[in-house]
Amino acid sequence: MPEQQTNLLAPLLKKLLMWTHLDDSERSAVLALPHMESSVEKGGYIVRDGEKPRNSCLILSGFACRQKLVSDGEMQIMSIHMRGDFVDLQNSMLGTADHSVQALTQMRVANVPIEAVLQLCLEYPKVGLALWYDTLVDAAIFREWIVNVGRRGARKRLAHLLCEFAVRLEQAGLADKCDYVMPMTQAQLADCTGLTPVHINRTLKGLDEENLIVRTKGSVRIPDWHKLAEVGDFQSQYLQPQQERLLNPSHSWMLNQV
Amino acid sequence: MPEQQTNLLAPLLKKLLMWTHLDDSERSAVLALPHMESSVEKGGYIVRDGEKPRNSCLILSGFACRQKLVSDGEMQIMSIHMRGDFVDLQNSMLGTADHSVQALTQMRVANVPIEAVLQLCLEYPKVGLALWYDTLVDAAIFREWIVNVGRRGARKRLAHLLCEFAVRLEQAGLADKCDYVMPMTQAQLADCTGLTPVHINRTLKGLDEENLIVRTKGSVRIPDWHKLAEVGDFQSQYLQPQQERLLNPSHSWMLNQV
DNA sequence: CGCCGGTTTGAGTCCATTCAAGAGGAGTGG
DNA sequence: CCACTCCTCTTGAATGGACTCAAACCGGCG
Repeated sequence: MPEQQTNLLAPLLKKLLMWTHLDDSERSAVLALPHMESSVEKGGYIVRDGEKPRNSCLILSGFACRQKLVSDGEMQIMSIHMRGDFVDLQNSMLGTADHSVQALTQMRVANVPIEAVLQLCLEYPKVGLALWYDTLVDAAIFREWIVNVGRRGARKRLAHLLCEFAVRLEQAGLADKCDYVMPMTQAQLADCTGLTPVHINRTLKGLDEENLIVRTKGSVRIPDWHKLAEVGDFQSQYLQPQQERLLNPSHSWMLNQV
Repeated sequence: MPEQQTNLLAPLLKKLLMWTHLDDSERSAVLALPHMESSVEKGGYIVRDGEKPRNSCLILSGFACRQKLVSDGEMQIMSIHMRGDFVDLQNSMLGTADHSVQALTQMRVANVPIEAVLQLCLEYPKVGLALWYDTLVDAAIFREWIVNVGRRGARKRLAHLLCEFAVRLEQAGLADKCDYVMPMTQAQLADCTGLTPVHINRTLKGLDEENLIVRTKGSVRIPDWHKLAEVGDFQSQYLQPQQERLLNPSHSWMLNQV
């Protein structure tokens, strides 16, 4: 396999190494996954609700979201994804997609056949644990979003969402936590928060007037992180869990492996 | 290990076998997991937000919920769990709990040390996949709840929730889909749906008056399943995924295992 | 220039909330 | 056995936050 292709999967390995330690053979097994690069235009679908995806898709650049339509045609966005996210592991593992994954911007992605992923997990169980772990972090984000749309008013809801973006963008090495380019329109923010575009607009304006954010041409600046986090009731731990049991290879239960 | 204790984990094995095929050695490895039975009184906590749980907990009887409190003291419930659910695999895998798990009723549970679960996953990767799969189904439910609280009005929201209970209770062999005992108070239903207890009460009354449900002393009867599912925009697939790649051991990629 | 997608603003409406009070049951203690 | 408390459920009236409908604005682009 050409060197160039191997490098494509580097963001995936990097993310897995955030969750656990992997030895050389495990690392190269990850990088050796078969994959095919492709690009998706803005608004295009990576998977559609109801399909049976055969690939899982690593995001190399651009942004995507998980979304679902309800009977009256309204949309709910359930999560946002960016470089390094192995999006759609969820759908492809489950067999039939229960939601769509759509490109918010022009994207480059690497498609990995799901069979190869499963094979990898069987041969290298620790890699399997790391991938599992990755989907558990996704689940933690889902839970946080349930709380957000369920029990916070528009102001807090939006503040929380802006904080989550900030931390995740910084985590992915794509932006400064306190100054980033918003990859979404106000209508899409509305679909994230369960509000209407009009009300997002007014709420955004309110946050701006309070100096909690400064909006300038598609980007958001956060003058006082602590204040916005306070308003949004935002704690970042759920995005950056530290699992010492997985991370630290010196623990006894892990020593008697291999 | 005494025969009686081995049987305690049977509901877990049963659930895993819904997701995938396991051979004899894998099955007995699951049943051989160390565990300790205990009971939790109504309102008691299995894990509290912020703790570092050392066990994962299999529900033997009774009901529990995942919940989180927001800054103003309001609660959001994120999921309901029942017999056979290996609840808190989420929290214990992630190291530090990002939410609480609370007993809705008196419960009997079997506690399994998380280290033993990890060990099992490393020795029997297919069991690891099955457990992973189980948490992915949980994640699918989370996504559905985001849509529910985000984009459906009170009537649809409640109808959807009642449908989900119905299917899951039947799936767990605990009740008839169209006639079951509601394990929650109206205040707790409110915390599931992001509404107020008062409005749950009125909405419930409305569903009753429309003959979509019949309420009788703590239990719910559904005269016309199809109608209620229609109102609640409810599709049950997300609860009963069929993963032929995992289920069917005859597929080529699985044959060259072992 | 004129179109188009996205943003902004206003006015009126409605769904769900808040506040408040009463009714029904289960459990406890005198 | 009744009085008492506690919890849940129920109902009414008033309030309010978010929605709907509608129009205007703005920058980018063919």
